[in-house]
Amino acid sequence: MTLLDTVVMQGLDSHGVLTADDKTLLLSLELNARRVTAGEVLWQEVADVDLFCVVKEGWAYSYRNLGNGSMQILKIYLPGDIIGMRDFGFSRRLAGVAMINEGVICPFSYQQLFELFARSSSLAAGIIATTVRQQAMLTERLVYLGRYAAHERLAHFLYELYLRLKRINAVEENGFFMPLSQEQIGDALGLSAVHVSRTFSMLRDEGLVERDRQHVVLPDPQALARLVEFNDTYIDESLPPAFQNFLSLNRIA
Amino acid sequence: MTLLDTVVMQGLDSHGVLTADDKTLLLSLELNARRVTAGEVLWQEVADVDLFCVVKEGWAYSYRNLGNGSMQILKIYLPGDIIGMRDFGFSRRLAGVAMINEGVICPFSYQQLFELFARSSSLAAGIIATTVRQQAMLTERLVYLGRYAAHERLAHFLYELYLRLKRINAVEENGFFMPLSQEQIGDALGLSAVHVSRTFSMLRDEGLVERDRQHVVLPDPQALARLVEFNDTYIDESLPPAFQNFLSLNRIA
DNA sequence: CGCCAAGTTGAAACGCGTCAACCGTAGTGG
DNA sequence: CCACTACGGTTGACGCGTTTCAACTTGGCG
Repeated sequence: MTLLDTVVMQGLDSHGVLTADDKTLLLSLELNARRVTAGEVLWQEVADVDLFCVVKEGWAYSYRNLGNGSMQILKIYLPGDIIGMRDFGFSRRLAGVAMINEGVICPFSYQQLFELFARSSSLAAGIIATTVRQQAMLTERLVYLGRYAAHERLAHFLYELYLRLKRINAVEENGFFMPLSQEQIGDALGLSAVHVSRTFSMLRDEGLVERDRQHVVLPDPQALARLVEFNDTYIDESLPPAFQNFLSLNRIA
Repeated sequence: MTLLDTVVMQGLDSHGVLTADDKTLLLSLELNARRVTAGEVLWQEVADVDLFCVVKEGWAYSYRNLGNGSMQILKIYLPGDIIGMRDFGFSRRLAGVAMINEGVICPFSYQQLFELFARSSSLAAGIIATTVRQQAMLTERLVYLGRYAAHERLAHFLYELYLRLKRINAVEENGFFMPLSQEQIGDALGLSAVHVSRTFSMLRDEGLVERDRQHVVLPDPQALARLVEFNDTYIDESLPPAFQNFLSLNRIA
């Protein structure tokens, strides 16, 4: 998975907005590959903001450790995602990031990002739009934490993962690999690990979710989507036409 | 309150990053003032994304209406805030926005924003950083919704408002005007209106919050800050040095 | 004066957290 | 190869925080 494969960038590319130079520039963010182990901490909260990362393989998550001893997981990162843009414009990290399983990441610097912004307004717009989309996912979880019950939160969480994984061809016959422990899922959804277990059983009994260790199957994804009233614009949509027009014009100027 | 008064822009200005042209450009976003009534809906969910707004007077909020009949309030906007950047890069609104009390707003178009981006990378960076800061506040609420009890959520909410209002000189003797109903507060914090009432009583009994109708006093703001372990970097911080350096260099080039 | 929205208070129900015991599986070392 | 251990997951009992429903109060406003 490269950044060129993301919805936004593909959208820009298919409309001829990206030049060959743009593409090399974008790929230059992914030159520095590094293998990382399961559980490895990429950075802690309050660390200096020095770099960002593209995930090539494996899953990661951003988190906050709270004073009351619990943890809130903010976001799950999958291959192709950019990590760290949350901290763009801050001097200190607002959240820690750690790997869930082993994988490969490509770190790049503040400097590199600035250069990219300066050299291609199309890429700048694309990266900003990607960042906004990530935050839209966060907003969606905020809504679920505020106003929905455990089974709806879990169903929504799984369906969102399903959609994101499908986009990167990591779904086979409605099933996918999910390396998260139930404790981690609880930390993401604001639930206890015990209740996550019960909720899984509940969804299984209703025929909505099958699970065997780290393998999850959604026998009827549409039924799940209806249950959680899933609005997939925030996850699947490419840039709007007006946006692309502007970028095309700007490229010529 | 103008955009030039925001923490980020003031930071840029005081470091000499903003030119006179930049300032006129920024102020040009606020030429179109319009008076709006209490409760007026600026736009609905799923409406086309055509414009953004600067709030000059009054409070506004963004919200989602949910299938189960409840509402989740995402963010409270105060004078000087930009509304709508959440939808940047989408063709349809992800959330509705309405006024809480009467006020004045200044709408500006996608087009205007693009022009501003094209003509001043400093302003572009400033607006992006402002947007990222708004998202950081959302993230903070996500954490509170996930892992904290009602009294902590309310305390955090009030203290954040207190800090934001202080920045725009809307706090006198630790007290401020707050036009929100308890139902709206509940919709923001994921609580029922009834429980918000009980929680206010609780905080009052502990001497942390006094309230008379729409006037709130925090007798001991520091005590509140300790209770919620408030981390104010996400709200008060200006752009990091490295960022400003880049902008200064870029301006000359 | 009377109406209506907003806030308060009480009682009961319920969802979820917590604690604890137990189970299955994978990994480890003898 | 097989015990031993550690970890993640499951299940039950119980308590607590929050919701819900309902009755009542208060203040603002036509």
